[in-house]
Amino acid sequence: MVTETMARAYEPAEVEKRWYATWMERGLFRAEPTPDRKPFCIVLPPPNVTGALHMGHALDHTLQDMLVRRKRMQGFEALWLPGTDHAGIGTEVLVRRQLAEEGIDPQELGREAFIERVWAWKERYGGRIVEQMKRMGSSCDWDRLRFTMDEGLQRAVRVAFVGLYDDGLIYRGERIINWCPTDQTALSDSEVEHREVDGELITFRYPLADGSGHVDVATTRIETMLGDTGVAVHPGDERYRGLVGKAVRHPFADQDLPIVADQAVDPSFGTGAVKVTPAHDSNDFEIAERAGLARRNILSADGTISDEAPKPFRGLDRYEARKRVMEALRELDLIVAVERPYRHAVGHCYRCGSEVEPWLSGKQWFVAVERLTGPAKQAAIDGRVAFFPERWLGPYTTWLDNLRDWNISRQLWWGHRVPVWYCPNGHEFASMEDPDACRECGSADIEQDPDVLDTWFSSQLWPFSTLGWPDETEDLTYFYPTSVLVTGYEILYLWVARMIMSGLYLVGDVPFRHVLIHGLVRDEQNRKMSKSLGNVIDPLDVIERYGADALRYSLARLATPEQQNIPFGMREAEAGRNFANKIWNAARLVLGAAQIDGAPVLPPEDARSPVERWLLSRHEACREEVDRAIDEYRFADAAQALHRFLWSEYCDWGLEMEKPRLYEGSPEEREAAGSVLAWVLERTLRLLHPIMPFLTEELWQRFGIGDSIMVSDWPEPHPEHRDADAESRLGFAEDLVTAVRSFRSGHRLGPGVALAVRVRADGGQRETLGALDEEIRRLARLDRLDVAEEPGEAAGHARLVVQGAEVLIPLAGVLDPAVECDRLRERLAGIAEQAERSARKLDNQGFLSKAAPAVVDKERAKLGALEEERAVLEAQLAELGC
RNA sequence: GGGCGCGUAGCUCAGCGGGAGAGCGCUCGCCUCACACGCGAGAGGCCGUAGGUUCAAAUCCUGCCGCGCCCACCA
Repeated sequence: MVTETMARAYEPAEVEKRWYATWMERGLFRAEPTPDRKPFCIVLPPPNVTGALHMGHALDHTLQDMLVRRKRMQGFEALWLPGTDHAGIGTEVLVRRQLAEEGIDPQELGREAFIERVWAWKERYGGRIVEQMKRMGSSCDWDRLRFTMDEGLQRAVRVAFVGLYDDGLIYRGERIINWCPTDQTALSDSEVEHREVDGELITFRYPLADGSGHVDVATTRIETMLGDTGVAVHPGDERYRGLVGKAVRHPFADQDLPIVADQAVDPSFGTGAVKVTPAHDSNDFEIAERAGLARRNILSADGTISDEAPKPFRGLDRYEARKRVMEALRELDLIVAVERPYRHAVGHCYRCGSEVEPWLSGKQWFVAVERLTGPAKQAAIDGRVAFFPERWLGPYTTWLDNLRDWNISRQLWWGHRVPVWYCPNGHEFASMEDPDACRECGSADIEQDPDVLDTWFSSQLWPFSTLGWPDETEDLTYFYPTSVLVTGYEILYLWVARMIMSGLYLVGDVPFRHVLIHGLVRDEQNRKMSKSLGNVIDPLDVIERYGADALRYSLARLATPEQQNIPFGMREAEAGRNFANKIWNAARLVLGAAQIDGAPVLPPEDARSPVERWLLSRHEACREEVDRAIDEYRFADAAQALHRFLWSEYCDWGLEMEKPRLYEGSPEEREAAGSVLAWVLERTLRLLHPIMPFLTEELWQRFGIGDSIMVSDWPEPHPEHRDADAESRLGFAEDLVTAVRSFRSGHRLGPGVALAVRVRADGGQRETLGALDEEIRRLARLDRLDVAEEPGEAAGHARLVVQGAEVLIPLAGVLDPAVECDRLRERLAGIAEQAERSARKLDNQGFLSKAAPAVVDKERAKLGALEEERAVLEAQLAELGC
């Protein structure tokens, strides 16, 4: 029999390798449009090609695979479409760093050679994360693996760009953008992280040009005063009424700065006068536009002071300039006040963490968003896209409402190049194909825009570009809109919102029906996992130590919907490993004891023991809960339901109570017990498969039912198995066993000490005890279990009350009366407290008249039971005389 | 400055109107014929705080305190 080969402990490594290879070979991950089946589709949020798998991915994969595997079993044509992202800045920076180590200057290397280097890098390291994702057990259709820079996506990007350009939704403009001096590129607003820092607010003085006085202004970036071209006040501000139209004198430049009036100035802040630095502040830029002030760009791309600034400061690093400007102003006695520390938010690059400069960088490309945000908002309000948890809807719509035009040009080499060409005659045009000549004048002397597009410009097309868009492919028609997008909240705006906008505009429908937003994986102490903290857990380490199923189970178990943090430690994975082993051993028992030959068939109802009926009932309850939980994306509840059922119910009570029938019963009893245990186990394996695919496949194979549990049917409902009678009988048996065990433990009686028990019980209970005599005696370790309608002689016995039944255990010399007295007194104290509370409630007229009758009845019954137990225990206490 | 989430057992979290729960950790006893990656029994909680609604509040409402997050062009 197969079970002879089953090891004492589950060993995941070999099983995982073998089954993943088999699934791939058999093409079980593949999905194709199939008209008579309903589609289910998830696109994988593409990780950075050169990245490595981290716990965040592990969580993503666990949840997505759970959804896909279940839908596949439910008969959907389930497609999980994987891919990777070229991650513009991130990858470019890596390759530049590598070149620097080799002493190569990218400029000398040239653009084309550089890009070749990146592709080489991608070929070399790009596949690694895919191999790592496979270790998770993810059932992606790898034949469809896509890359945001592959040919199809290149075309999708071109079509999207040209379409938006022709519709006037993409334009080129000059305005303040976010500039990262380290990566030397522009960033979109979403790529800037605002962090609170302790800076200083410096108030300094501009003397009036005519010498008649002065104006005080404040700033946190004193070096920007080098680029000031004016001073602004609120038009209604009395204090400055006479000054508008005059000018102040710049202390370091031979220049007068006009004083202008502008609504944007808040007269209640600081002195009410604002220095205007048009090239380094978007607000000031607009004021300058309105007032016709000059722009002076005092910063170079690398963050040093440019030649437009007064001479003494040129070439200085921006932080050095900050100090020097401060010193210079102080020498001139122009510093009025310094507030320090001054806490305020400063933008940082989301890639490298450098402080971002608002900067006038020359012309940049923008997506005009006003025609895109409305439909995207409406789709979410209508529920065409639904967020889980729903509370993300609010932040999403607010974000859309406040969205400004999206800067999509990046001064990088790695990425989708802006498909716009210029000719010497001043013509500009966007083109799907690389053109040979100017579309307007035919000049062959054309040049392509040097910039590349924001990585997120291609990412936003992901749900449809991967399905063949812009072509109306069968895939697109069948799988689009996709079913659910699973991701962390950190890219809700960066990515999710943009997919919705572009999907609606370009394809005409939402990209996905559901957006499932989960928390971020943290360490055990709920800290962010980071290399500098040294608390990073590598999913591959977890897989090697405990197995992929253990990792998946532990993540699923932790993934509660409302949480924004998911604290993970090796302990969690260890618990998963233990669970896997528990199931392995339960299967070892069942497969060894039952005659397994194909799909288990349940015995007729009248051949089922109370334990078997109870097991079927509990199993059905578990199935219901798992279904409901996964449908509502409550992964933790699904995992917990399976754990509770398998461990506490199936193993601890079910298997233990079935052993007498299974091992010592008549052939019919053995057959019935084996069949029920096998039937329930086999179905539970299927319910568990989405969470723990490898273990369940390995065990399920031993039933010899079909090719793979992956493509077996999802367990169908059996509401007729719910059995209140069996549940109440087993509830009584469990309570009785537990009471005796507890008594034994309290008296320090080892398992070897024989106990004989007499129970006075009502009719139903007597029937249960009769039917489960052997089972109860086995679990409670009793040699005798006598059952009677009348208590008989109670003297000399310890008394336990279990659901109204009186349990008598002879004290005869074995037991320490002092211990018994302690036990009784403790219990009586508990009873007294509960009874008092209960009596008080029942004395309350309001309770009796207003509470639901069922609640009142329940309270009465409770009090009655407590009083009965009290009487029994008090009698024993009196008898013992303590 | 706006918005959101969270404060329940030592830790991480479920519960969200009528008997305080789980996993891990801890204590005690067990190598009981699937499993010591195990079995059994326990200890441990004025459910952040003050008020309100209700016959009844961990659960609903309000204030406060404490954490955390997101958004924001107040110099």
